Amino acid sequence: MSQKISGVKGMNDVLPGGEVEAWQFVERTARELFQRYGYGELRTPAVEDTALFIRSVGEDTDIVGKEMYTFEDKGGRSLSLRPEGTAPAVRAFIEHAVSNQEPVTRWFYLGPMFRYERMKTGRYRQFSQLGCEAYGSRDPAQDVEVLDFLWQFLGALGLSGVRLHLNTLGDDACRPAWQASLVAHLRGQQGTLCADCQRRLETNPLRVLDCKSEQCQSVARAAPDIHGALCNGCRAHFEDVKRLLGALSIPFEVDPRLVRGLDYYTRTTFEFIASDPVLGTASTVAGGGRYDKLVKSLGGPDTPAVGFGLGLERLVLLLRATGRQFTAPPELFVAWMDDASRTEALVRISALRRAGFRVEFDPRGGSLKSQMKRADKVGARFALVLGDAELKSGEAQLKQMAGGEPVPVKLAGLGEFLSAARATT
RNA sequence: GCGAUCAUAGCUCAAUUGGCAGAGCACUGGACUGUGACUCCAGGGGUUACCGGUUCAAGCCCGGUUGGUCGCCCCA
Repeated sequence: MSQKISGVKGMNDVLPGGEVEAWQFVERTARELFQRYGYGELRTPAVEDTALFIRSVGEDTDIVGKEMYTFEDKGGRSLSLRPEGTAPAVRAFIEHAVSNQEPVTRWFYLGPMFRYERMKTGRYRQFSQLGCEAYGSRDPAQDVEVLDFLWQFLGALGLSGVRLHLNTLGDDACRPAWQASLVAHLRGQQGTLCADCQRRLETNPLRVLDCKSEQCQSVARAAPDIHGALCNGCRAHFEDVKRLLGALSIPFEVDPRLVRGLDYYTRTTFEFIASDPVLGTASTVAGGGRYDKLVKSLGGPDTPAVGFGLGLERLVLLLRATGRQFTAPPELFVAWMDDASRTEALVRISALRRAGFRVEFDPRGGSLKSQMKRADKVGARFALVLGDAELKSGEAQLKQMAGGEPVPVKLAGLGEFLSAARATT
């Protein structure tokens, strides 16, 4: 008995016919833009040693604590499907001793990530992330280059209504003292915190700051502000980031309660947040920041780094909500009448395709009417029919599907005609 | 991990107190000898998500499972 097999929960197919074309547009745009910024593409395996994520992302984060796809392979190793892209990139950076070969390394990656979560709008168990990693510079110019990329990228996609939220988390010199005073403040108000935040107080106290519940918000507002506790180095860094963003005319808002869920961030953190209702409550499109200690903590040289991760599903949702079309319909559709014209049609079609034109036909043949319906269905710009008369005269009536008089065209001159037509699109 | 809600043709959805499972779109063919869209006609398509129960009789009532959607948590 054959049983129906369906796809795995939370993991989706992307089909051609509008959907995959939107993805390709995003990917093309990203690759082209990264090339301009001097970032090379890094490809790492989907699976890593589980310990990599425990040590980088953090044992107490939700991502590692309950969302990883972890399994044991036949050799008894504990492996995990990657839940994010930074840790594998850093692993590769260290493993290939890249910093011995060049002082600055700038990589981007694009591929599937996996988190075992309950699904909702814009959140899936397999999702695609686009991200970058810039190693080797502590200069705020590097932070701002990353932000500038994202700003340009969203602009190139035609997405407006995405706002940049910016914050700093300090570093080893100032964060511990601030965090201690934060915890002390929260403990004083412990009774008024929601149940979740009571727990966060122990596991990840920074997250109390962006809790959405009313009472936690009021406690958070009265909490000691990181901006008042920054050491001189962190203060200067943050001021410089803001100044450089201003110089590039990139709008942003400082959000002192912006905290990220991964443990490795230092100094700059940011999120790009969309307001479009198609995302529901999944409004964060991209997030990232600086992680100056991560490379060293994973056993590499003391190397500062900045990067971001961006959710492609959410981006594609936004893009498709704009109603834009990304398909490239055929420029010419060829119909044939009989066996002799079928041969001629295939030869002509192949030649035009080799010359770079998008040409379609109905591989089933069939009545002329059905072939013309097909031409209409696939959105061809022009259509022509090959039969006895055309083979004899070497000329065909080229029909413009959108309307207008058919134009006689020599079969030998089809390429030239289509080239000219492209110019008038 | 918690909660709400839903599941009928490829898609969007109907089906009266439980009583023969339907329409639109899409697909195929024809009306129309070699020219699509508009119109008309016809046709193919279903174990009503799955498993069990109640009943003479279940798409409908009851229990469970799986999956979708939305919210909480968290994140991209």
